[in-house]
Amino acid sequence: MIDLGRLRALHAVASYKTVLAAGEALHCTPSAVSQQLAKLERETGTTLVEKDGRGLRLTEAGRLLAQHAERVMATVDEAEAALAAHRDTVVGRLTVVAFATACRALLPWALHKLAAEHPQLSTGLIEANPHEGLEALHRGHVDLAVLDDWPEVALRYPPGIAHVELGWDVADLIVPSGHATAGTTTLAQLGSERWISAKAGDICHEWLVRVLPGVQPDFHVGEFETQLTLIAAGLGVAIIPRLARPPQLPTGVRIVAINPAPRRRVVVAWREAAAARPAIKAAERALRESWDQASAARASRTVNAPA
Amino acid sequence: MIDLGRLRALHAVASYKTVLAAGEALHCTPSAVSQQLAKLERETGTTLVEKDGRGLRLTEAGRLLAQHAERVMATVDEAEAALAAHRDTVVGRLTVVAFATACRALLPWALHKLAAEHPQLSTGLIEANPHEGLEALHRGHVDLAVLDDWPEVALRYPPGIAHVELGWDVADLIVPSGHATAGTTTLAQLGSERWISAKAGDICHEWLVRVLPGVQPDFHVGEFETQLTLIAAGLGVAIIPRLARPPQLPTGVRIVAINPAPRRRVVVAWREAAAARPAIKAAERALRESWDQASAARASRTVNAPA
DNA sequence: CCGAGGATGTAGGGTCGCTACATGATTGAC
DNA sequence: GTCAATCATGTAGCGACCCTACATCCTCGG
Repeated sequence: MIDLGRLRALHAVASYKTVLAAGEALHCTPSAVSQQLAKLERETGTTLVEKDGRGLRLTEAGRLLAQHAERVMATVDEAEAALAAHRDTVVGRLTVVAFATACRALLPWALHKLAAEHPQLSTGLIEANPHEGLEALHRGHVDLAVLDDWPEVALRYPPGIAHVELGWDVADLIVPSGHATAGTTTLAQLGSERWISAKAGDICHEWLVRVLPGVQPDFHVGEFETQLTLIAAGLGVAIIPRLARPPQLPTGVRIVAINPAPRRRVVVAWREAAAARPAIKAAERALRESWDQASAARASRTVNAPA
Repeated sequence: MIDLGRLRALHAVASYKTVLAAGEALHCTPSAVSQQLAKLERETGTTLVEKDGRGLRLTEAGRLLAQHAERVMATVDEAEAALAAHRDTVVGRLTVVAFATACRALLPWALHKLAAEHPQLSTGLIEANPHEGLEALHRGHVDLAVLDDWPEVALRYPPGIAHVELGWDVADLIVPSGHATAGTTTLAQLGSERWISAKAGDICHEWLVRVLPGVQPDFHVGEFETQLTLIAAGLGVAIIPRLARPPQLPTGVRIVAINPAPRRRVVVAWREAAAARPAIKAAERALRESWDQASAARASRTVNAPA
């Protein structure tokens, strides 16, 4: 395979007519250019230049190869330009993993915005709990992870994974309307309730049994909406994060604030190796906007129609 | 400018999926491939590969650059192929310098044949005496020289110039029909003739004054046909090479053989540096055929209509 | 839990390419 | 005609680079 440096030397000589000028253009001595040409001739087994007075002249073969050298160099330039453009462009495929509530409350808007602003970006979404999400991210199966991180069962971020906090999601106790509880309570007072919780293995369930040792939930359902239905039926109580709470609570349930409020951090994480990728940054921005928007919507609901 | 070896490494990894296999394909160790990739990443400031389990996986940017690498390598291959084809093809421009008689007697047929057999070759012809021709060849103004080389004023071939003999061209004395000379003579007997010769500086003139010291030609004309006309007018005698003799001698002149016959070597010369060029070889072959044809034509004329 | 398989660091040696200088060749000017 | 300027090209030496060998780390499968 012909060496690129030699082609550059030949092309420079073809352009500047003299080894001296070519050397200046290539920022080296004429001797270096001459040696490159000699090696190119040896390697190709072709005479490329001929003496012409005190200068030199390209042979037919030399001109031919110089033309091709120009094409090669142009192709290399295209490659560099494409790479540089890629560096500044939101392109390619971006797969996001997110916990269930985020999939419903944050991702639709964020992914829609990404698609609208960056038509060259194709996106994908996978629902998974934070542990699975972090694993998938670490293994490179996904490019971005949206995780809920309960302080009491804090996630461990492997080295090479960067993460930032979108914000805190507070959780409240939801009880049947007729339940005998004040407007505010503490976790310690809740030991004897009948509990509705997520499925075993889910981080919300882990969290519950961690903060209320000894509690054995009787109902295990994955979706918070289903939990609310069960609560409305008077079967028990549950702790439901506000992000997961539907805009309109079903009738028959009541919100009880817990003090101190249980809360989870919502974070977005990516591989540090991919941190510079514009698609990653754009997605993080979109998620943050989506978060702010969801927070604002909750705030306005609280003002207009206090829970 | 991106290094070609690094692009080859990236492309091999893209093709073979693993650094190990890429190393085998490139006939080097996986460590070398890995280092090339690392350097390519450093030089481009882009992440090109990511870990994937115990193997690795190309990033978007890596795939992009690998595609361009394929194009670059294809372009380089084209250059090599074009050069290889050029090595075996009669193409380009071939300029020939020849002495006057050769321009008339050899070159038309030879150049016509070259053009017919090699449409991609464009030719040129310059008339010049052997000294000028050798100079032009040496300086690279022409690619091929057809020279007449009189042993008595032998040419000096500079180093780097190769030459082969086409054949010997014998010269005869041409005298007016009524001239008092036998059918054969010697140079020594011709000291007192009135001489018709080429212009001063021409090699034929140089040759004449060299072999007949003291002779001072009275007539100096460049073309042998004109010399024949002068001879027919009874103004003097001349020595005319057979190659220059027209098929039909004008009336009023007679051929006298000289013993030993004066003769000149007709040679074709080229720069050794260009010896491998197919166009040179083809032209030399064409000239030799042209020479043989001219010799055969003279021979048949001699048989059918003895001079 | 351990072994196989794969990537990637580190040290060392060999090659390659460049620089500086000298040489050869050619041109143009005085 | 001679001399100086210009240009290409050899040679020696030095530095950079690249590759190999070996060790290490990580991951996957039993």
